[in-house]
Amino acid sequence: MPELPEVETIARALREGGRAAPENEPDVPVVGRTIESAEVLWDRTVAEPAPATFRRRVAGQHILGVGRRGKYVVFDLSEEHMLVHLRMTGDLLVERAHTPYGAHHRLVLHLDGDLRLAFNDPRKFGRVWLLDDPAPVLGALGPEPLSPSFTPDVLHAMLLGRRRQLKPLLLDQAFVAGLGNIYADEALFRAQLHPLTPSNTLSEAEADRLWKAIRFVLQEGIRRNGTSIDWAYRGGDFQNQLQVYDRAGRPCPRCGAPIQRIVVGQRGTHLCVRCQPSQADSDPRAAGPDV
DNA sequence: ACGAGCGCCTGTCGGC
DNA sequence: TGCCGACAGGCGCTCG
Repeated sequence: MPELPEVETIARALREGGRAAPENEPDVPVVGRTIESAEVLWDRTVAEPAPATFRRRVAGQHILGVGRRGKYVVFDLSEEHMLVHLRMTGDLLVERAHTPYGAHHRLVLHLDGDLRLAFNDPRKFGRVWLLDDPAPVLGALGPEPLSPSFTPDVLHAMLLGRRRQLKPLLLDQAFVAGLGNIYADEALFRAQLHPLTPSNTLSEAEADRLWKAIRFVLQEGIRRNGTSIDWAYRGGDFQNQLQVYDRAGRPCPRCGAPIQRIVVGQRGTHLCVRCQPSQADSDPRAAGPDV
């Protein structure tokens, strides 16, 4: 489910309230509340420490703030930090006490004021850490793409320093933090770059287009509260702005050619082969043996 | 350094 | 209708 815009939307709602939610869910922030106790319903959800230790240590801590780094939700607690990675299907829900648990609740934090913070995750890929120092987990992440220090020149230098296909490189969280399959495809389309283009071949102008495209899709995704597809994530609106993702066979909004679906690095990848020509297409000398 | 393959899980959808 | 495979917003691991 969640990429940077969805995680940002969730973190803001937990911090400030205001996330669109079903009527029976309270629209209140969790910042300022106290964690009275914790229930671990699927042991592997808690990556660190052991579940029993997690329950004991988290109880009694106050929630001082909620932020985001890459695709992690970062809770600043009174004694340490709690990190949540939602992976494919995770979600964080504020609920009233005494309401029934969802079928996929994996971790429930009981808060003061008759509230709960529930981690719901059908596919059980999501993970939660309770750490004194979050650096061992967050330190491996690349730069925040929306930070002022992430400039077109910085991106160009980063691209030239690697020899990787653009799509897998954009999905590599150690390269840049927060892009996932949807926003990577949308960014490459808007930059008119083929997903298999070797990163070290990009011109300054191409890197500049990619930078603008990444910033645009992420900012627009946040502005529209994320992308809601299927049952997983709710309240977002960016799905109506998608140009290529999950649109195989439909006309390219730019040129009308049918959108193609290929597989790159085991991920479904959507592109317009006319608007995003590969090197082989633009340079006949690279098209293979000319027999 | 890079890419491919697989595992982790559950749910949905399309084809037969 | 039921079954079966393909697929899904992510990422860590091993292996060449």
